[in-house]
Amino acid sequence: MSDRAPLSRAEMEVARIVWTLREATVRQVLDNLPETRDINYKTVQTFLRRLEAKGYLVSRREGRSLVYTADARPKQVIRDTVKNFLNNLFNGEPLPLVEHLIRDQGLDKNDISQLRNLLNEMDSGPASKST
Amino acid sequence: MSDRAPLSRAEMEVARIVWTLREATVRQVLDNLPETRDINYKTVQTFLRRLEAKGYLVSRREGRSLVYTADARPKQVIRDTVKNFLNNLFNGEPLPLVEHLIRDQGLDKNDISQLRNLLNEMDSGPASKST
DNA sequence: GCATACTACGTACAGATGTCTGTGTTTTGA
DNA sequence: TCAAAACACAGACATCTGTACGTAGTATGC
Repeated sequence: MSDRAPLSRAEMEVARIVWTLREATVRQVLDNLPETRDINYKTVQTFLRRLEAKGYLVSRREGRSLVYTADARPKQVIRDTVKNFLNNLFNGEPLPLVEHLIRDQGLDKNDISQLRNLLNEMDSGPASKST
Repeated sequence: MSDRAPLSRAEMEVARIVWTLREATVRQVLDNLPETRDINYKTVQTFLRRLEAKGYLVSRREGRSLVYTADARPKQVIRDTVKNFLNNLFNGEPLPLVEHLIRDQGLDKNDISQLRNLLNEMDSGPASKST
């Protein structure tokens, strides 16, 4: 569990775009936001700056632009975020959340069969977990 | 999806205690917080007041105390909260979160077999989803 | 060669959040 | 019977968050 300040909702949105693109300028992030997300260039800039300040991204100069890349490992950030959420809402227990997702959150027949496959895979596979 | 202002982390913590106890005074909430949670009576009071203002709880007078009970349906609140989280982190798709939970978030063998049972149950059961 | 566009960087600012203080009233135990 | 304890109710306040503006430098189109 890292000691970085947690990501806010909007910061997470921006960070995820950078992770997906592997690296991105302010403009590239802006261009990769959903159409429906009406947001200013300056605002994105602020989020990227804050993400760097919090230690999630680093920037390098390229020409007159800044290019941002991940500093913290996305996978780990997601894991921490999920764990946090789990603590807040489900006493830290993953199974009840899984149950909730299956019962109440729109998993369809197809998802369920995929899930079953995953479970089988877990049985045969290594199935070790790191922390 | 309700139009109530969303619950903050600390508000959720308090609301969940009220839900669990079915009804609670400020002091009861305080007493039911984890030992490790060092927090002031007045602070809890503030959260309960805000929860009422946001429409999640109602209070009634009982003697000189206020007793808080749920106003919004806890189940629905949880559902909305999870849905929100899903949007932020997993593009709104529940399956990837389930996968993440299974792979990376400490589901053990026992959980997995329980899960398998649940899946079977879903097949035979009604398995419709409401909104 | 200059107006227009794009960028960085610092700053601003309102609303949400976590935390608690202040004041006044009621209850209670010595 | 009177101080201490428990409450309610209102307000305070620093920090975080979402959003953006202003200034100034660099590039580009015509």
